[in-house]
Amino acid sequence: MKEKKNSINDIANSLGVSKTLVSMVINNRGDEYGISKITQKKVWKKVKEVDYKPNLMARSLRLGKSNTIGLIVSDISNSFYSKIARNIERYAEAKGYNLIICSTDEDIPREIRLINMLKDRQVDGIIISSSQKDSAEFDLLIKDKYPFVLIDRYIPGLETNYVGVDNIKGTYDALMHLIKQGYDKIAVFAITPTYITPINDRIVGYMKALMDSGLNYNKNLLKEIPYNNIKHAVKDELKKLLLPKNKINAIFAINNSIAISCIEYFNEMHIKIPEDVALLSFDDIDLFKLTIPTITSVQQPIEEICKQAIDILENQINKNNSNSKYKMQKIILPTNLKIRRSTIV
Amino acid sequence: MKEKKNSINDIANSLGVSKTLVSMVINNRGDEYGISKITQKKVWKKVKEVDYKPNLMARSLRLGKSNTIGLIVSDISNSFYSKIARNIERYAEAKGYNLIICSTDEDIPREIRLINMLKDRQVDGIIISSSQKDSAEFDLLIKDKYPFVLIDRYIPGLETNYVGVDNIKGTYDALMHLIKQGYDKIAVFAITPTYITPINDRIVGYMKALMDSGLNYNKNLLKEIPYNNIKHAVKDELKKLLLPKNKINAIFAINNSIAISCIEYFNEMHIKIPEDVALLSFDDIDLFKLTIPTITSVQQPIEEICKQAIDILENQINKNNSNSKYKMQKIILPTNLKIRRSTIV
DNA sequence: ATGAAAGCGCTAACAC
DNA sequence: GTGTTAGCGCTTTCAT
Repeated sequence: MKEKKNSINDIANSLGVSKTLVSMVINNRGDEYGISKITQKKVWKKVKEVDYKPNLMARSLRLGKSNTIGLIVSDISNSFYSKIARNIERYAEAKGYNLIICSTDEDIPREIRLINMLKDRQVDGIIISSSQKDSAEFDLLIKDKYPFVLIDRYIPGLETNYVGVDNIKGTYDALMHLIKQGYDKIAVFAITPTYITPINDRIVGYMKALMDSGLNYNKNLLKEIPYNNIKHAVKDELKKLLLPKNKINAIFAINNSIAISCIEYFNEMHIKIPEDVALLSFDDIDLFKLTIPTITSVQQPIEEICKQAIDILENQINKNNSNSKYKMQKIILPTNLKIRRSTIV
Repeated sequence: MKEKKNSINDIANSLGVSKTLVSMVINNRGDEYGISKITQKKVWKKVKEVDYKPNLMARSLRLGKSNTIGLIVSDISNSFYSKIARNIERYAEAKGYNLIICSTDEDIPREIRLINMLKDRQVDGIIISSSQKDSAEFDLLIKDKYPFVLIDRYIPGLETNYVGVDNIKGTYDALMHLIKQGYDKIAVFAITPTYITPINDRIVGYMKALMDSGLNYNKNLLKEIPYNNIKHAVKDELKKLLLPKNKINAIFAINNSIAISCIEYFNEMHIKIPEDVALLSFDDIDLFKLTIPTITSVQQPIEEICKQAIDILENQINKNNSNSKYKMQKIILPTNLKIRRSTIV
């Protein structure tokens, strides 16, 4: 059997004082409550002696606060989200929170189960990059005044806390760069479901750039790749798209996973970047600095996203306790275009 | 204020039954306790109606089991560990556990704090890739009969649950491949602290392969790179090492981070792999399939490591409750050499 | 300067 | 078939 840990009661009994007193002391409120210095010393001595550790579970139950927050993303093993996780962990820790991390695999029912699981576990708040299509689940959270903040992806029509980047402008600028380099037949590889807002916004940015440049948008140049079969779908589409008659001279990969599959295919087929076709991606990952050639991409300010998300969440959590107004915050951060060899003639 | 959630008491009162009964029913033990079907129906109806969710915090406190496990690694944003995390999450979930993930940054005091934090939070068990040098902290866990399993890294002299790979043989085989390809002046880039067991074992495997092949080991060919400054240190060492007079024809990178920095340097300096110098790495990551040339590496069976770790941990947790003997398990899995272009003449 | 008692929400032993 | 009671470990109000 696991050794029974000593509780505040054991300390109190072995010292012949009340557990109230012990509680006061170990929470550093001895002076506040006027416990004599000498008694405080006695308590601390015993605490060290038996290596007493308060049971945070019990404390949480009593206080109605778990000092834990939940993070939900589509896949923690994706480079982008693991960087997000690391930064959220860092900022959360600074504020005394621990992190429960969950991956949804873009599965909506699963995401809903995870949200409920986190609530059942009494996490103090949730940070989520949601795959959901509508706001139903979040409306419930809002009704319950449950603290949460969306990151990366937002839900159309839902007024709530959100931290993300300007995907339209980020994409627009990147495409303008591409066009300025002389590329005029640019295909885009999006990912389904396209109702995911950043994906949709990137498509919008793409179209906008084409139009403003007098290139006409051709819907045959927009390929939708299913999330669960990226690798094969990308290759199939590329094979068809890159036939000489199509004269495609650049590809915009809407996220890092798509770009990776493109690179894989280009390598296999000995297709030269950017001579045969240029490549531009969203989401800057380490890999893009290591391939030959290096890959131009739109970088998101991950640190800043995480910092803001935690700040907002913490405010929300504390505001709840102080009964003041539940005010939503939307933060849209700028992206940063990293121009590398894959788009330079 | 956050809405007060309704508790088992509210259900009981509004139905005019005892909370015991409600508890029995919602735990699906109504039949077992002989609660009439009709009462059970009544309870379930009410539960749906008010959307009652049991407070897992309270349940955990009562049951002395949190259904949470902790995962400690050096850095969750490292590709290798994020893959580990994803797989641990998957297998843990299948057994009803959630995951609290922590990164240590190879900081030992920090790691100790994290272990204690997890204990305080009453996690049921810990899975850890430890940076610790000695067994002191783990001796304490063992004394407390606290379930834990080491993965990836073990602590010399500590008899405990462990799941990892045969680093010596994995490296030995990889080096033999390299030597068979004709490379005879092979430098190794290790990482400090070298007391980390897999690193040390890989060095051993390297030396063994050299000796068995009649190549003499030269300690100038072993470079130690500090964990917190990999990029610069690798470049500095490479610059010196690759001078023509040294005649180095192959580099063994002891983990993926080192390999990444090597590739970066090679690209910058237009050094050709494998013509100018061959490159072999430990830890297969996606990136190695995408670079030009592709990189040969020693692959660890991540899925299997995670599955075994969870199985052992779960056994340990349950064994504790059943008072039977605390038996340790050591699992050493084979690696898989992925031969790619970076080592083929 | 300290303690008694109540209660957070839940489960389980034991009644009836 | 169902209810009473005790208690998991903690904090807090109210006494003294």
